[in-house]
Amino acid sequence: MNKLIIISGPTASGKTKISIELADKIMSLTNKSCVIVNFDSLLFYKEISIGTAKPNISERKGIPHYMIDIESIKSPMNAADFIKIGEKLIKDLMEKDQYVILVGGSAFYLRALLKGMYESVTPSVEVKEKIDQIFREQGISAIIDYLKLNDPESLQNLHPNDQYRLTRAAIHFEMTKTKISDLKINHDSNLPYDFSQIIHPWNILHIYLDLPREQHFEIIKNRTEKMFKDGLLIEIERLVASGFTLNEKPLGSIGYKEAIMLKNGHFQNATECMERIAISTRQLAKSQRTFFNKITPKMTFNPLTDQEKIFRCVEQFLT
RNA sequence: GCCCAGGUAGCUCAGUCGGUAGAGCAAGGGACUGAAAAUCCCUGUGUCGGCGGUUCGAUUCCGUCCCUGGGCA
Repeated sequence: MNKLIIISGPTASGKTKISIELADKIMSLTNKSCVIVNFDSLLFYKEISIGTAKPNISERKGIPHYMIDIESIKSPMNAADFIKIGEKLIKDLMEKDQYVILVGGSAFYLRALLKGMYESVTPSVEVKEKIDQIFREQGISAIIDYLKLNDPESLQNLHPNDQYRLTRAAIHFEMTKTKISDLKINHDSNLPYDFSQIIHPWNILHIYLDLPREQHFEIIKNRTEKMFKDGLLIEIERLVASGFTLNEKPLGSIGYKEAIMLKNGHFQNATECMERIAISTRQLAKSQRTFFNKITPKMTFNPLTDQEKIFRCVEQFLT
């Protein structure tokens, strides 16, 4: 078994629903088990559910879901952590002759899993502190000077305001005495957006879900309201009661960030807060589209109207 | 009815001592390897409320009308 089905798409495009229905179909079609592996970067965290639109147990309809609730918001994961766990998991599932549906919207994580990440050591606390200190005391121009000397190619790719990536390039050089730009050039020669060739012996079918903007905006608006009705604010209160500071990185994401601002009096009322969440969600969807647009090959479907087409497409892939 | 304060970009507003205007947000586009629901970049023509007047020239000054707040009767 090396067949892997990917269901991707922007946030609130119906991936969860389609994937669960699809898993069901696949099981009755093939008489083998079928599981779902998540690649949404916020479903990893066990303490946050309502604002991440995580499917609850009854919504999962008995389909096993992996890569959900595997970490605490106290220790955020990154793409490298994700692929380390994900690669092994998928390999094991395939060895057990189970069909895997990879479902999510974090294109960067998906790409990391399928195309690999280049080796850049995790920065040591000392080096990170050293570079951070240079930045704090002398500003970004000192970092730029450092890169001019050591990795001028990185400067060509990066805007002077992109402090995060400039600092990272500097940390990489300080750690390894090699240029991160060399790794990027090398990696780019492997066509990072071309999923017809991946680093694993998997046969993939990439199903991408998207729908017309007006309809999508309506769904986003309704989903945001539902999050409030389902107790987003209560979930946050529970986190406070359990001793979380609300400064945990994953709580800076859409929904939580704004709901915490509402609690702190930054909005007139809940309606204003919900509007802000809906806007941020639409912007997220847009940037997810931008990333997925570059990824090929993929089969694009409208989740509202193409369910039959999706099932037929998968059936063809499996037989 | 009278007196104030306003009417400028989709929204909130700045500004032009008279030479046809600019910020934030929104919107659109893009980038993106250990933060990725994050982070970063690019894109601003709009009868400057309507109509008159003064002026070489008015969104800016004057008159008048309309609209929105607030106050007084």
